Amino acid sequence: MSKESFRKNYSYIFEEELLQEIESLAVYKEFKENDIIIDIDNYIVSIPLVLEGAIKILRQDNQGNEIILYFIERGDTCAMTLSCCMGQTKSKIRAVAETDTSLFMIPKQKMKEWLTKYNTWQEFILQSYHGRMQEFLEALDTLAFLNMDMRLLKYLRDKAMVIGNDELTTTHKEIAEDLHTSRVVISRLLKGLEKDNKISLNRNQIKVIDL
DNA sequence: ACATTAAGTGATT
DNA sequence: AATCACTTAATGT
Repeated sequence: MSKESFRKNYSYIFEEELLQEIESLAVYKEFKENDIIIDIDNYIVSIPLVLEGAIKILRQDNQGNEIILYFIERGDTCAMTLSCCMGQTKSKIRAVAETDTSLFMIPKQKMKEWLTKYNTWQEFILQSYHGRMQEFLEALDTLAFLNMDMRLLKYLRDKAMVIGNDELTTTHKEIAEDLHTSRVVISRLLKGLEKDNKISLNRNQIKVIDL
């Protein structure tokens, strides 16, 4: 089962030789929704390749406040983990399974080796960094200009995308915690979006109509 | 019927 | 945008 979904998501990215090497070395793992995959201060010994499902990456400050950085989905890896891997440091982020998730863990020595050995691997890692860098810049913009409505829109879009469903089962409180704002603010912004017919609201459920 | 939790709203800073 | 105080609505026991 793990092998098939790996092939399905990665066979167009990597060459045959690398695919086989990953299959022989990677450790297969499964997580249930809301399981913590990597926590703050965990030592990073391997990096994940997402096979099925989606993961939410959170940043936590010294006071224990959390804020969402980004989602990763199948066919992707986590740039922050790569970064920790290269620097031999403890994890600066928490990774939580957004849906039931399965993944391959690649030992970090291999991940370094492959950078020179396989062109497609290097390309993959660089692409991942590139994509995330773009997102960080966007995130910085919205934070700098305090555009909570923009951040919320992006959050809803991303969430609907990673779970592959436009009916989100969540509460305003949860969203507020992810975006590090208050529940009241989220409720008001969501109400506004509902008025513009972009979403419809029910208890514990938000349906995305047009974002 | 009652308690609990989610969501809506006006007023204030 | 955040916070407070309060109301209303939905859901569980």
